[in-house]
Amino acid sequence: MTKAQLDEVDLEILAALSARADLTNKALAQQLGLAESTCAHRVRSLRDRGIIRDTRVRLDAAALGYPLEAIIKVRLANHTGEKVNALFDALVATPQVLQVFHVAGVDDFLVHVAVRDAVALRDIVLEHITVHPVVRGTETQLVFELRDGRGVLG
Amino acid sequence: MTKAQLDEVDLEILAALSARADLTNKALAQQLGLAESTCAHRVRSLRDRGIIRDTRVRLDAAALGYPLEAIIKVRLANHTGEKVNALFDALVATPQVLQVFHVAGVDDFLVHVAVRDAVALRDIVLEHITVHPVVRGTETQLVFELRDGRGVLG
DNA sequence: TATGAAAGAGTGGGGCT
DNA sequence: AGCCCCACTCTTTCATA
Repeated sequence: MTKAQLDEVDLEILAALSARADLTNKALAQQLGLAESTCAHRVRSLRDRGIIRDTRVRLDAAALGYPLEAIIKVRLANHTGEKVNALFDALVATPQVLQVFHVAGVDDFLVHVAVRDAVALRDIVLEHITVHPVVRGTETQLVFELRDGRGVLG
Repeated sequence: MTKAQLDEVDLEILAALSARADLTNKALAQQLGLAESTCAHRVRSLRDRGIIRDTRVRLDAAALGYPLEAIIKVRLANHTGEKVNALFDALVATPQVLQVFHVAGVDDFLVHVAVRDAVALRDIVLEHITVHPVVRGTETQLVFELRDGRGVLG
């Protein structure tokens, strides 16, 4: 386990970048009252230590023609490790899949998808999920709205 | 509905930035065989049109001291619009909440949280969720692993 | 470790095709 | 639209404390 050694400045950097990932190093340095080089070193260190994992763009799925989002709950018939991992891989590799949660409890996977319409949703369930023999059943919930929370620094 | 008018080049830009959000404009232009200014204009247009919503950093919650993630399913007693929205707002504003799905179906909300330990998880459920009278019940599932899918362009 | 300054790299606007 | 050029800004390295 990475025992993160984070001081106040590191946390401020993380908070600032969480709010605006596209902040320039210069602006970030000014905002925190650091020299630009110092700030750059800090940020690089946070990346190197894996505390900042990566930077991602968020696309508007609806604008791209995939206005329907859903969570598909997947329950398995049995839970041998190998089969579970194989299914996990298959789910992640399925087109239109945004994220896959492998969970403990009533369900085994929660699959978040964005699709063109209800037909495409059905096709994913039938052709990419229930085709696997290890899948006992699925239950689909339409996503009305997805909002981000305050995050881990909140 | 934003009827997005996207040509081949736009899609290539989106694919490239989905893979590496921190690609410089210069590198992106070279990769696609465009002039740098042309490429910059394209990217700006995609942002202005909202197709690229924003850029975000992903933090390692575990490294920050929040190694336990869970999905809390929330079911409501009744569904008057006003109360539902108020609860949505409250959930999003709760510390340690990463995302909140408002869904249609068996559950009403799926709340994705990252916490320090089981005690903190219990505290969220008891102090931030079941305190709301409109909440009939919750069911918590531990997240073993969360993986990204191929996304909307997959 | 943090800093300032200078070299190097990247960005974005104007005029043109 | 797209492209080239150029002035500008930002990043990064390095010597120094």
